[in-house]
Amino acid sequence: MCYQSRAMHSTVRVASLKDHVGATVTLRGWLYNKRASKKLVFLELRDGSGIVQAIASLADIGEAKFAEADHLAQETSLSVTGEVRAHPKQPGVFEIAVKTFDVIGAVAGEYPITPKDHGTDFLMDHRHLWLRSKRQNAILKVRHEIIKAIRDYFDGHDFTLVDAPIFTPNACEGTSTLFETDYHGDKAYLTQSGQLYSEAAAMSLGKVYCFGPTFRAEKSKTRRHLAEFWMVEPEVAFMDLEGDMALAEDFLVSVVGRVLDKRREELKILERDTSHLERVQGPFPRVLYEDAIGVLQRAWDARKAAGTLVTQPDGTVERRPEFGDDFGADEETVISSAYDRPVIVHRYPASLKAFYFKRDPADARLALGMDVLAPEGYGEIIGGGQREDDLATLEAGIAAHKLPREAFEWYLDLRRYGSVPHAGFGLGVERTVAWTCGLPHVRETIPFPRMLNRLGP
RNA sequence: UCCGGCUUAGCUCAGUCGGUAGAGCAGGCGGCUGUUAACCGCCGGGUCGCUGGUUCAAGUCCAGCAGCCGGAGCCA
Repeated sequence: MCYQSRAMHSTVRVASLKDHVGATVTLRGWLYNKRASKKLVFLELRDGSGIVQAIASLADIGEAKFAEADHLAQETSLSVTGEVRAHPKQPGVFEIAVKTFDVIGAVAGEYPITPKDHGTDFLMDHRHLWLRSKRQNAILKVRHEIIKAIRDYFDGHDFTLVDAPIFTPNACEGTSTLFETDYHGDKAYLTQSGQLYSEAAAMSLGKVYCFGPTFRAEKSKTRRHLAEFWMVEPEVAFMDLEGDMALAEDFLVSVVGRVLDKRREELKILERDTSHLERVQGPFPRVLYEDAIGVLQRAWDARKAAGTLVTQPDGTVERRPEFGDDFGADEETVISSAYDRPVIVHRYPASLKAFYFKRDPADARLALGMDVLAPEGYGEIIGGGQREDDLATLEAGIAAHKLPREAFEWYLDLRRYGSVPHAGFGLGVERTVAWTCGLPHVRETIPFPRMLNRLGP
């Protein structure tokens, strides 16, 4: 599509320059960087699709235009017209020999973000401008590709998208701290999960997913936490835990494969070692929770023998892991680092899981839950399992968790009227983007992160 | 909430033994036909987070507070 007005030349984007070699074209974008000598100015122009070097020569554009080019400030928006030609030194790279240019929007004062280093807090304060950088541009594109791959996967496997509400009348699982809002005089909470609603929808459509923002008010300050994050939650009627794990595996292989297929260039900008991603192929190892505890116990035993157990400031020594313990970030890393691809841990103690998990018929201590742990220490990116489909057991679970029964009556209706076995999971988009891009922190994976100490910009 | 670290120019940082403030980048001016976070020269730029204390003297030592970062817990 062409948005041009007066120019006689076709207006193109940087990414398509290879199709216009020898032609005179017009590009519109922002000045990313500039290098100048007495008779040449090198203007690096970015337009979202890429960055191109435009060479303004004194001999070609005249003294007045040359002086103007020489004084252009970083991030000035420009329309540049010139001839497309091959870069004399870099094969496969194209540049523009400037014939003329016009300033669209000048820069008032100094642009805060220079080509040199900045600290994270400063950059986050200028997140609205930071998004223009090469690196953030690449992350946004990978995020987009992941979201599109997620939708394409489910849409291509007969799932129906069913949006869950953001305002909820109760704390769904009764575990997390939720954001409370005033809802016309009543208390309402921002959703922490669309799962219960997905279960209702699955009883209508069979295979559904919801995809939207979720909110957690916990005062978590780690590289894996956001107050607002996006989650996709498929839910499938007549599916059991084994089917759930198979779905999660096939789905993850598909999503990672798509990024490798479509976003090589962006992963290269991010300096991601893609060999880690190439190994994301089925089957993923499946590890029983109890066996994972065994692995942690052996690691503890080895550290004890080596005398490297951690002593807390209050004098207590690191305890030997045992059945019933949940996994922290360190434990997840120990388990996942034993494998070169995502690992599925399943059949957790029921005491660690929410009320809606189905008990393992073979072992009443266990819940039919599973987590997918990403490699390289990225931790849990998927959590899910088979849901309790028996009315009486679910009622007992709600009572045992001391949850307000009346708030779940609609949910219990799903078990009263033609209950079926069903299962699903939730995938955290930002953790998946962080892992795929090899980022140290989830804060760069979302355009405008909301964290414990950040609500703006 | 708990533990640890950091806070000096617009930005990123250095600042020794306590002795009165430095560099690079950014900005301005100048130089250079092919530069790649270009380079070279010159110029302007400071409430050393805040409050208090020790001292003849505090960016530097001590205490409290604030902000930020990392981790724990909880989770995706």
